[in-house]
Amino acid sequence: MLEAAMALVLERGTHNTTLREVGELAGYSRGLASNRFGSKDELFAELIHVFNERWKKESSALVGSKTGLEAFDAANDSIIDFMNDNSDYIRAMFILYYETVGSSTVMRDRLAEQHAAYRRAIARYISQGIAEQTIKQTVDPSRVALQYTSFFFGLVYQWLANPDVIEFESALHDFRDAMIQVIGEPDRVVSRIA
Amino acid sequence: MLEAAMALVLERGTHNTTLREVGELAGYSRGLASNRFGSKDELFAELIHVFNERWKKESSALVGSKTGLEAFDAANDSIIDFMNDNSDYIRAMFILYYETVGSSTVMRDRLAEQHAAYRRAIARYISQGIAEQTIKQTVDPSRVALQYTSFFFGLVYQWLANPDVIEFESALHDFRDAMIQVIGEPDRVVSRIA
DNA sequence: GTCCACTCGCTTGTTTCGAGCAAGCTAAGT
DNA sequence: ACTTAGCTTGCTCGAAACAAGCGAGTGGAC
Repeated sequence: MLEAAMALVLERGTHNTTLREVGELAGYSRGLASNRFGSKDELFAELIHVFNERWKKESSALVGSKTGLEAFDAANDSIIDFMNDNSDYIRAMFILYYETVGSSTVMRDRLAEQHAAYRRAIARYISQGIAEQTIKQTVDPSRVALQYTSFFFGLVYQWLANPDVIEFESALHDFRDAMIQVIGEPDRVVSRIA
Repeated sequence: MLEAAMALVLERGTHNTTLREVGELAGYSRGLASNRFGSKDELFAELIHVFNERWKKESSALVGSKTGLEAFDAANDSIIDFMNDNSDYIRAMFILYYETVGSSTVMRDRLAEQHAAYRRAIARYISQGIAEQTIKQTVDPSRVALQYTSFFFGLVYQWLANPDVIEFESALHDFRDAMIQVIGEPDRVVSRIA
């Protein structure tokens, strides 16, 4: 059922996907999607939820017990891994993310919370990096987190609009390097990475 | 008419705005919006078009005949100015941008072209900066352009979802400074800016 | 073992509402 | 009087949402 919904979102976006199609593509009747999820919004909310769980799982698997800069790099790599293995998943997930940004307050608040959680995670890694002295003492974790998440969301957005032109992996690596150049503690970073 | 459409998009997003409401809010009949624009998609396309024109005008007014780093900074400032004066305008514009990313190929292609144009403009300023030796010779303009536009789009996206938390202006300045720290020619940049 | 009540997953009938089209109205210009 | 532009109204089609109901399977009472 959710698989069918995902396939249709990928093909036509949320707006042009009907609940009837979702049900019938999944091999059921026209009314099932309505009946199961109550409304179109809730179907998509459920989809987003499933994506988030899977994403979190993937990410924490690679980050493990790492902290600071190592954790940050691992999170970055987990994105790239997830992207290579499940490009469609990510694509659908972010189409949902972006297409709901203008919607009702309920939806927007959920989105805002997702964003905030993402920023918090990054800020935590940065704080740890500062404590571990791989990142400069003067750095403001929440600002860096905002920069990183902004870059990431914007990159995905442009990739959604034009997948052929945007080289996701190298762009992410480029940005990571540029960022570390600014916030990294010159002496320590090298020794950590090496 | 377009004013009414904008107001409704701001309030409910594209998805929950009906052509009937647009017409009636503008003081006309339920059918006028349909009649004028042919379809909902074309109404929004027209809105985006108007926004783009206004944006371009604002931007070129501040950039003027500047080039390189100066032009880049001017473009940056024009965004902030435009933002302060027309926050609603920008908001509606980007809701439209983001909500169409999953739509039909036609719409997506237009979006992709917008993004590409934006990247080209930035890359041009960077190239000029390299020629003027305010920016390091080793910098790849198109990569920097992708980083900048990604950051910008992602920042706007998070701001749309949660306007109270995201401090647009300072975030943009922060990022600008961090970027110049990486790509700027250390000696020249200072003399240029001062 | 049989029967009944209950539940769950699904379908089908129906209402409501929006998009889009077509036909027509009205008023202003010529 | 004729035309045209701008607007309205009537109508059709399709989608969402809801309600009612169907049927297979489960559990309990005797």
